[in-house]
Amino acid sequence: MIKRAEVTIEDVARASGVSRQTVSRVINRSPNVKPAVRERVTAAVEQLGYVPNLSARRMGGGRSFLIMAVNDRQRTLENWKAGRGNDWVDQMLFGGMTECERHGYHLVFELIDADSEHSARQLSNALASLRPDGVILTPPHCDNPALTAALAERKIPCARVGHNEGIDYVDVHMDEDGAAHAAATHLIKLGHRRIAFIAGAPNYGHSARRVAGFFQALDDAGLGNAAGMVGNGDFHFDTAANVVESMLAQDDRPTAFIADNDAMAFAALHVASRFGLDVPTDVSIISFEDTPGVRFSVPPLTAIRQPTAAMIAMACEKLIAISKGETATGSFQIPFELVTRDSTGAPA
Amino acid sequence: MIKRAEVTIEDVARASGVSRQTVSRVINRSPNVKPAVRERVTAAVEQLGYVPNLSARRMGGGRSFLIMAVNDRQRTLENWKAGRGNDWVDQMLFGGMTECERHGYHLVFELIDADSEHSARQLSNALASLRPDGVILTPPHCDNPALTAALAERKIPCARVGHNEGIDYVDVHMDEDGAAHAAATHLIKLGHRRIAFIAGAPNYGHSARRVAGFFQALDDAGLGNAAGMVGNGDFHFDTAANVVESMLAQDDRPTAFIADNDAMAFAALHVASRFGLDVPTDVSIISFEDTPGVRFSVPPLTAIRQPTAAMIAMACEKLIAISKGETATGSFQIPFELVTRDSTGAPA
DNA sequence: TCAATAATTGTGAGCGATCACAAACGGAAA
DNA sequence: TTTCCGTTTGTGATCGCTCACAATTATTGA
Repeated sequence: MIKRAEVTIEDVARASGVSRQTVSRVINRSPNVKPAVRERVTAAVEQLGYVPNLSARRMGGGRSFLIMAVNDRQRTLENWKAGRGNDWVDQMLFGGMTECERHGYHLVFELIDADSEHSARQLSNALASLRPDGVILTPPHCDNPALTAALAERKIPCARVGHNEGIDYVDVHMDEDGAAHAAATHLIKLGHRRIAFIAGAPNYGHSARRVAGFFQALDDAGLGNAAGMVGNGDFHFDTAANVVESMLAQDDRPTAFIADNDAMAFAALHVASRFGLDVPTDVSIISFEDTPGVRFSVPPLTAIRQPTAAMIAMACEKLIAISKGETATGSFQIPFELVTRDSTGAPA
Repeated sequence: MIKRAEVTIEDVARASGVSRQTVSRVINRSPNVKPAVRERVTAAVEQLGYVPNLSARRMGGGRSFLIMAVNDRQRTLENWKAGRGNDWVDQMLFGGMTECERHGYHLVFELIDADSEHSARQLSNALASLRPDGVILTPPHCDNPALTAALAERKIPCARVGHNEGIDYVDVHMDEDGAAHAAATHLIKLGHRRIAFIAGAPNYGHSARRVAGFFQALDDAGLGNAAGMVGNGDFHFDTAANVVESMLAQDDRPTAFIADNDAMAFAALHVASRFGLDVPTDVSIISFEDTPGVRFSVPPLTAIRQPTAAMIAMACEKLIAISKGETATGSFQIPFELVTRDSTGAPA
């Protein structure tokens, strides 16, 4: 009976007649290995089916080949529990996993609370146990200095998705201002003169930037701030529905809505129909997110497509580069897209 | 300048005046530690903010605190690339992460090819590098003996979600036959006498079981097999649309469709409207899956709700129990639910 | 040709936990 | 009191890899 233990670096070393360190050099693609030796070792690796043990690698002081993606626990669980799904998470996984896989890395997904009382400790614990080579912080964590401090203390590279300063970090973002500007401009060009912006949660930094871009567009069109109004929908259907309702009840009601995410755009759609208003004849709606569901609504929603997967993939790419010793910090912008569907039109 | 290294078990041992092994006993909740000592150590752990290093734990021969969830690469990537999202993955994450978190475990998500030529090697590689304490196999991998063999060889506990034999494994499933039976019975009771089942892919074992349940229902109602027809939609909108189209073109066309997943149900909805048929007046539709999107279709779809998150959570729970030395193999059934919405009604 | 330098390979130590074992302690039975 | 045995604690050795450094070999230039 063979004691079928896993193949180790030592086995490969023995099989190819070199030392374990040389094998290590080969699998880590270090230079200064004779081509002939490299080939011999590679063949042995192949033949024995050797795969390095990540734990051992990490213990030896090397990389862990793990990228940790951190998401907002409350909001994520909330969506799940309500049976709403989490398209954002799904897209993160898409971008993150495919990129990590290309480099032999693994993606570990973590949820941590947004309130900074606990968040720093939760992150610290996760870092201590997992020792990832890099961490991706998504909104609202990307704007939390307690978290970036915890990462800096341990010298773990950090990518902030949805943040755009990027001096010592990898910051990946889309042009939030520009996207809101584009959405508003699209409506203005259609003839709208009274536009509402349904913002998300105040602790999500990008909401503020979008609001800024929104007003900038009004300004650029010579309409002035009075043409715009802002409500806070907290990213929720119900909260947004209330806001939309009170806005539509006004004498000088808006003829168009820009919602900070799809759930709130659906709320606008829903409330408009309750008011007997047709979309887009009476009310136009633009969403910010573009999850698959918006194509199936009636009418399908015009939306700013958030490049979530691409942003996370970029974050992974840069973090992996850094873990290899390259310099890759900076601020990177991923283009957004305005997808025109049937929920926008000229006001009646 | 302090060399801020991570807190190790040795630090805790020193701080509480015991040996590292005793600290290890405390953090692993082993019995035979004097209450006073246990308390002292716990206090030191708390005070120093000690968190065990998973890599070291794994190296020492202990657990890795990692559960690996394996999904079908082709299908998953396909959905992502098409911008369709992956609600199944999202639900897996929901059930898996929340359960793992409760026990201090982490969930690592992996994609492997379904064709068994490569699948076994891909799985072996992932096992060798990650050394998870347990692996969750989802359809179609749950039915692939090459994979279970690879796991057995390494003595890694395995949970098969969507499989129902469970002798040496943890098998978690929903009552597939029963669900299809319930769906068909619902339609029969409404008065349908000609019902079509749009099956998924042949390498997904549950499809076959559903077809069986479907015919059983026809039989139980005394209708005979001729009342039913089966088409293969490969889980895809387009493929299913073709099948539905050819079925609706028949003289003796079905008045109701049961689709093996939501995408195919949407296809049925779509094709019916192209034929000028009203849902549910002319054609009834039942979906199998119940992703959030089905509530927003017009009309909202009646569906069998697949308890994905609950199944994965159960799989995690059992695997974690096994990794603690408990016996937890067996076959576990999670109840399904028939959610009645507006896509089913009496035939005209 | 031979030293000087560069390229390549090998050796010991150590990462932080666990395991297997041994030692010290304690209470009950003789 | 002494012996025995169960409970509690501590001590190496070890897991598989990478680090820092030393040793060897090949290449170059004078």
